[in-house]
Amino acid sequence: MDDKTRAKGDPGSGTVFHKTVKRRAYEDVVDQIERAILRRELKKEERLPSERDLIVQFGVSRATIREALRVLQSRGLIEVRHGDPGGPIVRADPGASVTSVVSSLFHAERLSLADVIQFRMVVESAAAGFAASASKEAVSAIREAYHRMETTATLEEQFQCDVLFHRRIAEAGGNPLFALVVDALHQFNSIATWQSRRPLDKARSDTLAVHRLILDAIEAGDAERAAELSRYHLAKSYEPIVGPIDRKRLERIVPTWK
Amino acid sequence: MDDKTRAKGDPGSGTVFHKTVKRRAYEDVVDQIERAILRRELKKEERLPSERDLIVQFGVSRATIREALRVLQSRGLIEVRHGDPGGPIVRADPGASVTSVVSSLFHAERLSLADVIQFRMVVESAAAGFAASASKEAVSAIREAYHRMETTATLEEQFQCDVLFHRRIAEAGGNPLFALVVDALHQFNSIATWQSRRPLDKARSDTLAVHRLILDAIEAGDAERAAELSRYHLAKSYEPIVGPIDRKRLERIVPTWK
DNA sequence: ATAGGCTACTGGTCTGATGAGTAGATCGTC
DNA sequence: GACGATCTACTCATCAGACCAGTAGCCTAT
Repeated sequence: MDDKTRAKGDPGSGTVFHKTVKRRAYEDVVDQIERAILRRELKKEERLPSERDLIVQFGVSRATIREALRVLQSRGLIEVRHGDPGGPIVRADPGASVTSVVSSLFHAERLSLADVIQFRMVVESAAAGFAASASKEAVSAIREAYHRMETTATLEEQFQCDVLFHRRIAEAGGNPLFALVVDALHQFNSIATWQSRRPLDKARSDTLAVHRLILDAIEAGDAERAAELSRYHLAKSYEPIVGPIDRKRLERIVPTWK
Repeated sequence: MDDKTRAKGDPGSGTVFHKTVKRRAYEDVVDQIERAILRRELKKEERLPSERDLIVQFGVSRATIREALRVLQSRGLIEVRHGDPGGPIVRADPGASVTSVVSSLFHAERLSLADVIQFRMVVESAAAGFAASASKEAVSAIREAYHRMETTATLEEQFQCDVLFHRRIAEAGGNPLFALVVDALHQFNSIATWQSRRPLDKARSDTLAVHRLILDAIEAGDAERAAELSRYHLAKSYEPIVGPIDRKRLERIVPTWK
């Protein structure tokens, strides 16, 4: 899709022609495979043919195939494992490429954890708000995730359910962008905080209580409250990381609820 | 940064060791160049050494270098032009990779234009809200963009200034994620709408007026109003595209202001 | 039954060659 | 001297073939 990325501009002036598109061989390969994955003709966990097979199917050299696979890998669409018979694995995780952008910016010290949390507060609270007017099925999917969280044993499990809960909320509104971004930033946060120390060993009951309240608000169709609680939840969870920096801003937004 | 993406999980259990990281040669090349670009040691429009030079500098083969360059290109960090002496050009546009994800989803019909607009409403209005409490310099940068828009002649120019205006707002809050996402989605929208027909030939005075109001709200420090106006602005601008689908939801959010 | 090695695949990297494109120098004409 | 066409020396794009390294399943020997 690099051609589309490049093909911007000049919507206004009167030129009828546009630059010749010189398609490169590897781009064609990328597009074909990408399309197949995004249209779900190739499903998750399925395998692509081996590089040697792709050579004959696409009629290009191995180097070309490999360049294409590298791009697809960097976009989170496939995973390539050295030596694995069976070929590249379809991952179909577009969020991965967003995660990688964010990671890079973070490691280049052009982005702080507080920035990420702030952004998550905006996006996740909006998602929660939309979820409040979502379909019955979507809401019950959220409830299901909540109940699963109630019965977790290990901390690891709890974390996974937490992610699932928020993911379901993001999906409820029906706008894939929310799920995409929430996913990506969750992934980033789990990596980033894991590399230092984890802040999530809060009392389990506390976390559960907040989630319960969010769920209640969504089920009651109270978008405003669902959004507010989401913000509060994030602020509270990442307090040790975000620190007092954003605190005053938050106090203004989040009512002193507890 | 793919290793980081992969290096998730197991934060809870008691294992001391973690999987051996098998670093691939091309990943090392990607990381080094990526770091240099994101740290701005390599600035925009600057050139990377030619592939043959990179071979000796990194001590790897050409194929490896090329795989790395492909990844960097797909992330919007560099541009490679066939035959250009002087080598790859540093673009440093992390938003490009986000744009490309969104484009792909869109073309796979898993994302509608309305979805994108909705997401933009959330993000841009939040950004406008934060801008209301931004530094004096940041606000005057916004004002500067507005005044430049007043004096545009061509439609093309006006469009550019419009983008700049919103970009400055996104930057004002100091959180790079807003600028990143706003940029990426603007880019996507300009591509997507350009491919059909452009909806932006509204009366110029109308657009200007709304922007003026947003600017006023920001300068007055009225976050709530700035956010609201941003939402309204988007809804109005993309009315012919979004259509009546989201209309009722918008009516609830946006006051009947005009 | 199972731990250990064997084997037939996989991807990772290298070498070296040829084709295609660009930008600037060179040259010939006016 | 100004100007356009050609030449040249680079660039990237792609290919072909080789070898190393890793994986998973089979297959022995215990």
